[in-house]
Parts: sequence; C-alpha cells; structure tokens
Amino acid sequence: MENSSQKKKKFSTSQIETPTPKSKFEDSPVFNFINNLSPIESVRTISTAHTFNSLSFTSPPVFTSPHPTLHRDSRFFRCHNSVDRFKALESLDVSISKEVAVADVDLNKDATLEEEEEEETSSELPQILKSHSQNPEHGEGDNDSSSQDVRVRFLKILDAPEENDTSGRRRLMSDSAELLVFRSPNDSEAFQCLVDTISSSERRFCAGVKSTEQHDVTKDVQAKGSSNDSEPLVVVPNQPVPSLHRGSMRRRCLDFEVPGKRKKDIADVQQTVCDNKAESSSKYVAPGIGLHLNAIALASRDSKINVIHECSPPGEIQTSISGSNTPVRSQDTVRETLDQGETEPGEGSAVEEAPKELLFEELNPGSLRKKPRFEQAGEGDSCKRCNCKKSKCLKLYCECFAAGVYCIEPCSCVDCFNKPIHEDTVLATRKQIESRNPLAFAPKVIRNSDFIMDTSSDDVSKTPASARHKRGCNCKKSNCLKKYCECFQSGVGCSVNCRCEGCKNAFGRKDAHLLAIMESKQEEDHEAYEKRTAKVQENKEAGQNLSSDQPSTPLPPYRHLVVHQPFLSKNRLPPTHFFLGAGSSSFKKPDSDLKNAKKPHKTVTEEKREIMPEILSNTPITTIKAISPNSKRVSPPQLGSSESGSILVKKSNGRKLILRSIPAFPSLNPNQ
DNA sequence: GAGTTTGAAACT
DNA sequence: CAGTTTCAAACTC
Repeated sequence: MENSSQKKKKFSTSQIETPTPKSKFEDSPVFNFINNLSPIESVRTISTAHTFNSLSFTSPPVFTSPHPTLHRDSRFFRCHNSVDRFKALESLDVSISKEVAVADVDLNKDATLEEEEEEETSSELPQILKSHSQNPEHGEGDNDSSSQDVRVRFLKILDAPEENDTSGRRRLMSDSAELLVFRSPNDSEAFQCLVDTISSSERRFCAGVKSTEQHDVTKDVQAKGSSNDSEPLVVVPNQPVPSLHRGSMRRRCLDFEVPGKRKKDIADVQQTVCDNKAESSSKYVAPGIGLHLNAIALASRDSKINVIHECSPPGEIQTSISGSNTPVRSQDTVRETLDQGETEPGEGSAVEEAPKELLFEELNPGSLRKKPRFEQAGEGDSCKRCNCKKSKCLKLYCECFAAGVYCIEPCSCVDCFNKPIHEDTVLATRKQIESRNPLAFAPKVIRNSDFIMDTSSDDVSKTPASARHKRGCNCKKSNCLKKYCECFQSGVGCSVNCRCEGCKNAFGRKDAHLLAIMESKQEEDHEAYEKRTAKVQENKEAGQNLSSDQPSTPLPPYRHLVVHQPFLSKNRLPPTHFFLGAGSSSFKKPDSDLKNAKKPHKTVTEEKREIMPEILSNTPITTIKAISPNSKRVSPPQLGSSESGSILVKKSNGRKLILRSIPAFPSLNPNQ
C-alpha cells in the first residue's frame, strides 16, 4: 500500500510538473492538427450516430473513489485516450485525423458503455490486456471496432510500452486509481457538461498546478468551444480533453458529472480558464459516487433533457426539459426570481406560493446550493471554497471534501488535509465515510424521474414534484426558506422525505409535494375504486356472500378523507406513506385484517389512533390544505385488494411507518 | 468582520 | 436509534 501510494504520488507529480511523453506528442504537428479540428464537426458526427450512451456521462469522483476498480478501469481507458489517438495518428495519415478524432470519442463512449462491465471485470483487465497486447494489429486505426475492440486496443497500447515511449504510460497503469473518469458524453448536452468539466477542471488544475503547456492547449480548445457557443455540441471532448484530464488536473478536480455552468456561461468560463483568478470556481464537481447516480439519472432521461451547466454543488443534477415551453432559466435567474419573490425570506415573509416559474424550476433545479458566494451572477467565480477550521477538510462538513474535490488555494481552510499531497489520507477518510454511509458522496438532489425513495415507491417518482432532496431536510426554524435548508439551497422543493417543520420552501413545500403525490394517485385510485365497486355490485347481484375478510362494500373515496381529516386538522403530518401507499399495490393484507374487520365501528379518533400510531409522531403539517385541499378526497387504499384492512409498511429515511388502513364498512354479509 | 443562527454531520 | 456535540455555512449586525 505504502509503495503504491508513493507510486501514485510520484506519478501524479510527474504527470503534473514534468512533461511526459504525451507532452511531446502534444507538441507534434499531428496533435496540433487534431486540436485544430472543428470540435463541432466531430461532435456532430457523434451525435448523428447516436453512439453515446447517456450513461457515459457519469462523472468520475474527484478523489479516487472507494471503488478503485471502477476508476481504475475508467481511468485506464480515458487516460490513454489521447495516447491511443496519438498512436493512431502515428500510424495513419494525417488526412484521416478527423476520423481518428471521432474514433477517439467513440472510444470514450465505448469505455463508458462498458463501465459497468468494467466494474465487474476490472480484475480481468490485466489478462485482457495481455491477451490483446499480443495482437499489435488490433484496433489500430479501426474506428469501427466494437467497444470491446476499442477497449482492447486501449489496453493493448497501454500494455505495450515498448511501442510508444512510456514510462509515463506504465505509471499511468500503475496509478490507475488516480485517474479521473471522463466518460464520454452522450449527446450535445453531455458535451456541454464535458466542456464545462474541462473548463472547471482546467481552472482547478491551473490553480493548483503548474502546467502551462496544457493550459495553452486548453485555451485553444476552450476558445473553440466559445466560438461555437451557439453550438451546444461543442466537440471539445475530442480535443485535448484527455490531456487535460491527465495528471494533476484529474486528480485535483475529478470532474464527474460536471454540472457546470450554462452554455451562456461557458464562454466566460473558458475565457477565464487557467486564470488563477478563477481558481475558486474550479470546484465544480459533482460528488464521487454521486456522480454515478447522476449519471444514472441522466441516462434515464431522454435526449430532451438538457444538462444545465452550472456550478453545481455536490450531488446536484441540473437539468431541464428542453421540450418545455417554459424557458430554461439559469440558476441565477432562479435566484433572481427568488429574490424578487422573497425579498426577505425571513420568517413570516415566506413565499406561500412559489411562482410558476419557480415551480418549473423544480424540474430544472438550478441548484442554489452552496454557490452563493461564488456563483452570484457576474462574479465569475462560480464555486466556493471552504473555510474549515477544525475538520481538516476531511469531513463532510467541508464542502470541498464533500464535493469530492481537493481544496485549493482560495480556500480559507486551516490545517487542510484535503490536498493531493495527502491523497492517501483523503482517500482513506473518504472510504471510511463511505463505509459508514455509502451514499455520503452521492448526489443530494435527485431529479424526479430518478427520484428513488427508500420507500421504493414508484409512485413518488412520478409525481410532478420533480427534483427532490434525497434525504430531505430537517429544518426546524428556517422554514426551509433559507439556505440552511438543503432543499432550498439546492433549489428544490421539500418532499415527503423531509422532516422539516413549518415548511415554506419557495421551490415547493413539503405539503405541496404530498398533495402532488395524492393527486397523482387520485386518478388511479378512482379507477380502481370504480372497478372495485363494480365487482362488489356484481357479487351482490349474484347473491354471493362475501367472505368475512373482505369488505362487502367498497370504500368510498371520501371515507378516507373523513377519517384523515381530523388527523390533519391536528396539524399532524399526513402519513406520507399512507398516502403514498394508499391506493397502491403496496397495500397488503395483513393477518390482522380479520381482527379489524370484525371490530365494530370506531370513532374517527379511535381509528386514527389505531390506524396510524406511528404517524402521529410525525412532523406536523403546516396546513391542512396541503393534505386535502378543496376537499379533495384522499386516495383510498384498495387497488387490487378488496381487503378491508391493510397495513402499509414503508421506510422513509430509516423510519418505518406501519399504516393500517381503515376497516371497511361492516360486512353486509348477513352471516356475520 | 465578528458574532449568531442553523442544521447537517459526527459522535456517544 | 435517539440524543448530544461538533462543525462550518448562512446569516445578521
């Protein structure tokens, strides 16, 4: 381990401060030619071919992730992207350099596509490498090769140092854990992200490392990108990306997902790249593991989803639905809106109803999270630095650490260990934290379509609530109107996962989320109810006696409302999961149903107590309206089950809710 | 810029 | 797992 660490450090240093063979390549005419290639063209090629997988957009963790194998492989391929390209160029005529460039992108794609596979087979890579290194013909210049072939080619090249120079290459291999995983983008948006990533990374890189050579390259690339600002599909990825992500840069700012800035900001960002003044903004990074989640999220989205490039806080996903009529606004815009609508978000001045635009922003969670100081419009330095005094920047308290990035000069931290120099410590700490909480570095905000609750409620993800904080907030005094609230800070509304009190989140109140969930189920429930009613009626007509354990009479939708109204009136948080579960298939007939079915009618209060004993201890709701606005009925628990009673057991943030549905009306069965 | 407030993270 | 402490950002003055 020790040797390995030293090796890594050594490699890192060499990569950063000393020109590697790669640098020589970069100086070569061929390399320059590639750099001069129109990025747009390359991208278009890619885009047209639809060769990228959205998953490829995952971002790598800034720190070597606790999942070394994954990074190793990813890095492996990535790292040698440029190498491979160079090699290909060497063997091919310059006239086809463009094609090679495209192929390079494809290579990235392939690497990404097989990321999962790589994770599983990382241990097998060495063998693959060897086996394929035997075949010098393999892959070289074969732009059409399958992903596997491509990877093999990479591996081969890597494993054949004798073919190219490369002590550095070997080091790369040994230092795989340090590589950043720059998965190839899947689409234009992805490229945008990548561009942003590059920019941010580069800035960070510049801030922390001496690498003028790469700076120049980066500038060129970025200049190109900015020139094509109108073209979301900047092909920058095809450009010196690989080189940019080598060495210190990838180490310093493992840009995962790169929730970077918006397109319109890209130009500015690019202009400021390598500008030390922009160092501070170099921390655009998505969280390590979180990146993977983000990637998944992105992958799950269709091509209409645009990635909004913003300096996003850890774990956030900035996306928008391009198809929406609502113009996508930058976070700044959102902020402005917020500021306008909520001049003084102080207590009492809560924005009861977020503007529609704001609500839309839920879909487009321009993250407000932790950007205040750096991301104010026009500031130019979009990301923040930490100011840790006691945590040594090795705890999640530290925003940099939490974001998976190393602290940099602009940070005001004291006794900081979150630096490449202490990589081992950082990684060890990170592992420790992740061992405690595997999702510690995961995105905190998850988009709606990707929103997965612990409750495993598929329904929730379908609600219009959109992006939500993964774990929810726990605000007690801020009313979710200040940045103390992670949901608010992230620019997302509170959700059923929140345990906040007096939620007035301008991006979406918790109760609103509940309402949305309820409404989303109403239609479904209504249909189920009708079916059920029809069935019961049919049975009646047939003169059949209903079994005692079945409700002889379907529960009218309003019945549930009746039961819960008092509950709600007491400012009790509606059983989130009750509603979630209501009407859903999640309701299951418990053995105790018979008991309940046989019990005589209870008063509402009695039922309430019995039905949701645990719910009573939940966070009180702020308004009844949210629960049953306009006297809308609450979804009845039925769906496919005619049982009179049901128990819904769901988990939410570790809390278990055992919800027992209301017993149906006494059986009409005369036998009882 | 210092002090306070806040809530997440960490600890017990 | 709940309660407490620690911590640093957000906020206020």
